[in-house]
Amino acid sequence: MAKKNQQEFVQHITPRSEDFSQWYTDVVKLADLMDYTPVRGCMAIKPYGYGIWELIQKQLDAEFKRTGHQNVSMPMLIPESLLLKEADHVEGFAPEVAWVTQGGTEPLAERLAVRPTSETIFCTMYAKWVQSWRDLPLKYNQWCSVMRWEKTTRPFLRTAEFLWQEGHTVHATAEEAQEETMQMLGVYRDFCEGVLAVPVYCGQKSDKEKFAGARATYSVEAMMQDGKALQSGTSHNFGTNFSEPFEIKFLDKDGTQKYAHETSWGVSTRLIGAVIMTHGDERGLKLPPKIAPIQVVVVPVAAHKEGVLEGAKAVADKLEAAGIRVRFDDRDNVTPGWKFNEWELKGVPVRVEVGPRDLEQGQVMSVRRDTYEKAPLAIEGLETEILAMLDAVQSNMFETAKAFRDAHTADVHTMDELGEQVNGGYAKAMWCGEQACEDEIKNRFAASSRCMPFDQTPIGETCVCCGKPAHKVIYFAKAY
RNA sequence: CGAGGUGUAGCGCAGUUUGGUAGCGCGUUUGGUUCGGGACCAAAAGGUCGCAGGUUCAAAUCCUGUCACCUCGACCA
Repeated sequence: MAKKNQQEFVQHITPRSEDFSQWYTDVVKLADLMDYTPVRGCMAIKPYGYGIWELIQKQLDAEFKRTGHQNVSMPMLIPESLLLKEADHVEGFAPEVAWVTQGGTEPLAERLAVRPTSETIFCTMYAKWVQSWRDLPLKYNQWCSVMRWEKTTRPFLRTAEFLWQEGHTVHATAEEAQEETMQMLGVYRDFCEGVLAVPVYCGQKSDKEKFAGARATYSVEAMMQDGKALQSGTSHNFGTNFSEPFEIKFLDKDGTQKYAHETSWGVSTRLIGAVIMTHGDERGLKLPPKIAPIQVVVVPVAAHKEGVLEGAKAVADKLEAAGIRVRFDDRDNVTPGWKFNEWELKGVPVRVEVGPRDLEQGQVMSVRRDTYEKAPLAIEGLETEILAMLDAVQSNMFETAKAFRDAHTADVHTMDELGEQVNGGYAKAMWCGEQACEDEIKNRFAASSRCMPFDQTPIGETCVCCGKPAHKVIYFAKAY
């Protein structure tokens, strides 16, 4: 927490330029998104933060439904024997599993894992539900929380328990599974860019970075304003890696038994962290309108004067009737200036000030959170203007973030260039495909490979690390 | 889990070196004046000093242990 300084306009938030991590922590707390709890690494998400999550859920869920998925609910507890069935999977997750060992007063015969992810329980059920090619595909999703006993935690970015969705699908053919994997990656990309206004690089993970148990993992990678990468969503093609140990088999049209092909994909409350660190500024949170619980705040000015409160209320009602999420801030114990700062801290995209002079002239004063631009608007037809302004804020936030991302991405051809570039952004490089080179880069620069973009147009001929012939284009960055 | 840091009123902090009645600012409550970018005056309430042991006539302060959070690493959505 920054020391209070009466001279400074922003008193509470540690300057972003001074200490990005502390700035993030301050914003998360001061914007009232969450609070710490007595449970190690587990946060309480407060109404304003949960409101953001609800808007994310609502819009993503609609996309899942549109692409033919249905929601289900699986148990939170997974018997140890199920978790052990896929070797890579258990090896990847075992270190961070929390265990239930006792039921009531009796020790359990077999301990139960608090799910760190639900592949194993889904697969177990799928083995019962899939018999024939007619049963396929199965395209299910669940919204739930999972638990991973992380060593160090940070609000929204890495918590021991977190909210997410996990889609798990079963298909008859490898082609269909790959199509599904790519389709859902596309859903995530479109959602991040179109709804969260967070530009992302999409591509395939290296073997070192892929999901435990996956044949192939694809991800959407965002860039935070300190130049670090945040993996924001993943989509996995399992092939038959899980269907074989779990015996998910079906009788195909040709009369033979075949193993099914599976996928899984997920995004979490980490997306909220991505939004904060992509868009926030010195005054606090900056929310894209599509996920802002409050899109417009109406602040009466000189509210004690005749007719002001009523006039401002009418403006708020008018906007609300147009389907805009509006807060009418008629608190009488804080001044308008205080409210301006508070709503900016909380990232409300548009503020509408209504004072006596405005009402006389049949207008209001609008202020955009993204540009601080002030503009008088006529009350007549205001809702149309505000809706257009919200669209403008949404697209401007994306364009600004994209320009930042592009300006902090560069091609590199030597290790020196790479080391320099990952200090404040993404390095695009050629890579030979050997994990030894990834390890070397990790050791020297604390940077990891993020993904191999689908556009594989070469930018060189040799590996940035070992100098041997290289055919893969890949991004490296320091990551959260 | 390794290194470092911080736990004192709702929030932010001082006090700890050198043990001796618990302090400040903001916020809160009440009344009044204010109101176009974090208003002002007056009065009031609010704390077993993270927790547990120990040393001492006496511990926020010294010792031991422990927990939580923050930062940086290693590991991960």
